[in-house]
Amino acid sequence: MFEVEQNVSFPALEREHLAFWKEERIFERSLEQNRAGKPFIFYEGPPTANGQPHWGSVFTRVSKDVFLRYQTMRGRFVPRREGWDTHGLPVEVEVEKELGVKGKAGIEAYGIEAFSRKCVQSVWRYIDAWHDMSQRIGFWLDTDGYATYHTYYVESVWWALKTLFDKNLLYQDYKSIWWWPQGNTGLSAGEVGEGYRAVDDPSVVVRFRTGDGRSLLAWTTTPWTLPSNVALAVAAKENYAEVKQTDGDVLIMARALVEKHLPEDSYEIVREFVGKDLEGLEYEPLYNWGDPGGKAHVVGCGDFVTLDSGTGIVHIAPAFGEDDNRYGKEQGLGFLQLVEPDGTFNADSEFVAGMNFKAADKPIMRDLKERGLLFSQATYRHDYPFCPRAPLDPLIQYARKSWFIRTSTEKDRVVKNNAAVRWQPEHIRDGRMGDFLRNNVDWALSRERWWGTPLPIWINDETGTMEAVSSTAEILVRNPDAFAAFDRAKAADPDLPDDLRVHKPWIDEVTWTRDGEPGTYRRVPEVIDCWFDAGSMPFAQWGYPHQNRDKFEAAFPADFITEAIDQTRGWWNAMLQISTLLFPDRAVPHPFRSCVVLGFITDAEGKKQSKRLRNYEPPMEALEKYSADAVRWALLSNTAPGLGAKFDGPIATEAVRDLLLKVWNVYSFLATYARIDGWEPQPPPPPVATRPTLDRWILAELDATVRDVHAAFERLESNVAARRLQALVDGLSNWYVRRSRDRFWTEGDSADKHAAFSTLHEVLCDVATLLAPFTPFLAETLFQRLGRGVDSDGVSSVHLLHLPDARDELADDDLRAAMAAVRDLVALGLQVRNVNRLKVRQPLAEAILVLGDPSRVEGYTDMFADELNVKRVTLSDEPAKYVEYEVVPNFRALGPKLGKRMPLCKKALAAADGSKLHAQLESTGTIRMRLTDGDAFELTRAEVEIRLRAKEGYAAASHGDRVVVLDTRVTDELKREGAAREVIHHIQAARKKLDLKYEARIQVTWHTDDDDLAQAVTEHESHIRRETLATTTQRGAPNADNKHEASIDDATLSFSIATV
RNA sequence: GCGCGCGUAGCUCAGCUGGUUAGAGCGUUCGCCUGAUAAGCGAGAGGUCGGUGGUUCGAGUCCACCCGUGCGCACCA
Repeated sequence: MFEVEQNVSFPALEREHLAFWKEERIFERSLEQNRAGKPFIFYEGPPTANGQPHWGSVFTRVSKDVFLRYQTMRGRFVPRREGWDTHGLPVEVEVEKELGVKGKAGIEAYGIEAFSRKCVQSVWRYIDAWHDMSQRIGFWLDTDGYATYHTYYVESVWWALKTLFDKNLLYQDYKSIWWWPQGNTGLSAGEVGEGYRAVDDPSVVVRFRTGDGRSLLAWTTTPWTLPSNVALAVAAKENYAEVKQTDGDVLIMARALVEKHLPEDSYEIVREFVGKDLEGLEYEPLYNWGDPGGKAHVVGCGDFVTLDSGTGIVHIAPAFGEDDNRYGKEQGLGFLQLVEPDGTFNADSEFVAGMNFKAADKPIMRDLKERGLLFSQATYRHDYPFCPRAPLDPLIQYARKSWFIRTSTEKDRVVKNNAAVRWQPEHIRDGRMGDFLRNNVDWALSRERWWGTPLPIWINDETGTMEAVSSTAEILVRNPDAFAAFDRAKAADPDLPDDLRVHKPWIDEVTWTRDGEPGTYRRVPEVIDCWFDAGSMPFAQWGYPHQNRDKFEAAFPADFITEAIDQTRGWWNAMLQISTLLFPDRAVPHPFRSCVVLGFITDAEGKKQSKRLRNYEPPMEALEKYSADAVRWALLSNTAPGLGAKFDGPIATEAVRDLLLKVWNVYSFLATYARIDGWEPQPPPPPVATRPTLDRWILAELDATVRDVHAAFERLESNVAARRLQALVDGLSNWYVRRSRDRFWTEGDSADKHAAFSTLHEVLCDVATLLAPFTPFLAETLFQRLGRGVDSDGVSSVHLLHLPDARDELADDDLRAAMAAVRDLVALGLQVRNVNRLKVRQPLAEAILVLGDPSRVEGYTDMFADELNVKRVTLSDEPAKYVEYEVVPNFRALGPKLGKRMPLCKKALAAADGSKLHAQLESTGTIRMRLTDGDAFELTRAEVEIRLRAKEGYAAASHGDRVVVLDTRVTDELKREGAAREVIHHIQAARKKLDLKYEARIQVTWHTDDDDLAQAVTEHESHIRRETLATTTQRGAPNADNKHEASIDDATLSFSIATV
């Protein structure tokens, strides 16, 4: 107990605690002891484990930890399982890089089974790094978690998909989706959103000749889609014009856009008409590389055509753009797709055959130019999506048969569900999240890839009948030998992971037939968007509903989650969509009730941290350098929900100084004197009511803090709680300990000393407990050394404690207010000394207080006198001598009463003599006055505010209704006393320099040539001895070996110290 | 382009339902204190509360528009 090391190293202490927690299973115990408590359900958003954890991961995990620890210490049972997102593009892309293979052909050549096995391995590669980081920051998490590729998880996801399929919410359609040609797959809106970037694209206006000397002008930024054009669309009700150019050409375009495309005076308008009139007009295709096989090369009307840009005539290629595709279906147009899924032009495409779509822009433009079909060309800068996993690959809109979830028709219910969630900050609910959900389009679910949850739909290859399955068991019912191929492979190679049974390529071997039905059921080739995996986590982590139904029910919905705001379109969206669709009958909100939204961590300049720029310190290094608690405190106390945080070294250093060292110093003070005194806590502590004011004050502050901390957590504002604790620690260190110092070093036993020790001990114990969710390591250090509470197994950890509750017997708001007033007066007094160059060591005869409300500081004048080093404190009985009064309206009280006449009142009060008004108020209790508009007024005490200001000529300072006046006359007697204090100060400094023990006795030999100083020392000899623990003070020649010199005022004192 | 957030001291941020002298920490200058102190304390300097207009007796706070910044959305063919 009460160990104090000379140079405390927080990182070193932290490592000790990590070992202790592990050894004694403190995390597990903290769970076990609350097993009967009310559960607090938390979902861990599964991170993708295929990269090193970064500062964002640290921030998220710390934020989770503080809430979970808090709830645990409130007695809630808070299980927290980790989980890993293991499927999908991120993993595949990583493996592709590793293997050096690219594209569909590359992966197929490498072998799907081998590829899948690589993916499994890759997923676990960084897990150690994540565990190390989590452990080092003190994030407690049950590592016996889930991974999305495990069979039970996949089967759970299958169940979800089958449920949607059976509800007709999962469908296949030929639609335009965002397609990644190099990756051979489509992407969901969420993924696409990640990859937008500003790029320069060609912007061309092309002539479509009608064969009668006229040309329709159409604009596009994707020239490579022009060969696949099958129609042009116009706005039915807008005006169009035929324009004859001076060179004889006749062009058709929207009337309103003519000026934009043609120079003034270079044309004349021949004819005007509405778009509808163009309907049915046929034109010559630019190329004849394929047969659209249907209605084609004709003008139609489309309601999506606007005159915001281009020419008012829109080029339609149903094989690509989403509008184009829908329009093609509506109009019964033909279809021409000259670009293959891999992004290259097909063999029929003459001079661009085999060329990548993007590379074909230029040759096509050149060709059109040569043939006189290129009306104009420019560069167009706009945002365009690229593959988020391969930033050089532009995506294209590409018509493809894909699987969708019908989320758009269920939009209202999802929005309603979301509206019931408690978001912190609140604006996310109707802002970011709400907007995202309201703009929701059907979820493009399928991926034509390999490593993902296989879409569990089998189609009869003759009849086309579809069946969805929800488990391998269901498959085995249909065909007991369904997995024969896998089983043989497993027998041949026992290392084959069992989970590959439900993955490609093995799942594709699964087929069945049905009696009396021709054909074989074969699985569709697609896997699904891995966000669906993540969003299924609330039930799939348990393998629900195939197993663990009870566990699922017990842990649904979550009480609390927290992630960074980028999860709006990611995890939060997926969870809300899936849960709403799957569990329509459950009470909203689900699957989570509250969510704390985090911002991003930036560097010191506020720039986004990026691996490439290396503009941040690696987290693990920072944790070792500053300590995990410092990093945690810096992150937790500086960030409001929803906002980002800047993080750099100095901020962590500040946290060490502001909190860790401050708390540590208080502890070290207590420990030092407890050891000297042999004091030990003896429960129960003395009754609060019997303790001195200062003790009751800090206990009242403690209690107020407890209340505020709980209230802040109630509002999900951990940062507010952190700041409140900071304030308590300040008060403890800068006022309580400072003011109590001598109580700890008086000799012998006294009730006061015992109260001081008990109180400081008690407060530190509670501070340690309250800090435990924020700085678990420091809290543990304090707790252990303060020697409190040992559980039945002899294990003692702050993390097994309950947080203190508010205690009415401690609360004392009057005392808190009084002490605040005293501290304010002290600050004023110090200000007076400061301005008048009177250092605090110099005693002064008197301080005179003039107070608007003297009752408040009654009984505290001794404290004030001591702190200010004055002999006497007087409450002035003739304030008029020292101060002038100013009476100003209390706007809050008078505003509603006076309304428009408020300024008149203000003016009248300012014009009147404040001292007279004050006198009137004192004698009659009201102020009567006349406003400039002639109305008489009566103001009560509560309706005005009285301010005091010291008159000229006094050493005084004022604030509000308080004035402190100091008697600045330093008599010879006072001066000698001050000198004696100087002497004490210098002897103490020497003691410290000599590194003497606090309780060591000394003998002092001193000398000075100055008579006044000598008199001062002699006069105050006994005081000097007492303060410096000197047994003797002797005038004489100081020992030359250990001679100290001090200049006091204009004199010099030399002295030597000998230990006894 | 549309939407959301943010914009308060050199830096990082507080400022509740509008109430009149706008706060804290860091930094800086001066001073002080030290028997917990490689610490701490006080004071000074430093602010058109992004801008303009409006509502109101009163606006950092409410409204409108604008500017800057971050993010989100996305068929700009």
